[in-house]
Amino acid sequence: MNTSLSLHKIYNILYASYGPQSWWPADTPFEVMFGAILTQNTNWTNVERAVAGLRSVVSLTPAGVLSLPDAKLQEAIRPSGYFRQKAARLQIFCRYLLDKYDGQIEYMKGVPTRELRHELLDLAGIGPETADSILLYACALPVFVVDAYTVRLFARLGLCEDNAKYDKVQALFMDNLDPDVQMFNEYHALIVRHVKERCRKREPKCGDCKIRDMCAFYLRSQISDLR
DNA sequence: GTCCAGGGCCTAC
DNA sequence: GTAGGCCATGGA
Repeated sequence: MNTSLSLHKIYNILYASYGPQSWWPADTPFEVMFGAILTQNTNWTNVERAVAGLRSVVSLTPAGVLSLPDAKLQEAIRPSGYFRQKAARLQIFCRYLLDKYDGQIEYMKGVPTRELRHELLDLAGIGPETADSILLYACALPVFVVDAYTVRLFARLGLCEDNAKYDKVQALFMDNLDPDVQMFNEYHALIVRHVKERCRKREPKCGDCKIRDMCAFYLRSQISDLR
């Protein structure tokens, strides 16, 4: 089968179905970065509460976050869950931004993407998805973001294993698509939109369930003629 | 009451 | 190298 053609076709179907998603939902690159940490394994609604809580006590900048005592920071982001861990992760990340780049995102973008990604992954609490979300949505670098939704959908489409590793799934996209920041941005957001609305975690047993149809059978039927 | 959410880290085997 | 436990809140 032609993987590249299938990936393009799926993107076109999702885009035609949902339209542009205008991600990341944040006002500034710093807010994107903080949100990327706060959203780890957490419902986005709770992340919004945490961001609002943080904004209510301090400016959403590295210096602002670091100006808060531990307890105040934890309390501000409490609704996002894992608040002790995430407070520490935010502090480590903000300290890195200030020490290494003087808090200037433009300076970060001068570093080769691969090198920058390794730097982020070396920080405690920044794994591949969080790092790539920061690179794509805050730094506008052409890095494809993979998450649990991506694996759920593309495993059901037969394009990856259901227990596929992060780097392997990312390579599926980056080896078969042009490095287009805007398209990578929309593609990931569209996957999240589609899976949230259509793909339950546990697939229904019945073969004619509409949710399952939209999740896998429908998309599969749309691309079958291309394989 | 149970499941789930835009992960990551640590430990045990 | 990988399965399992842990971190925590809030909505469906």
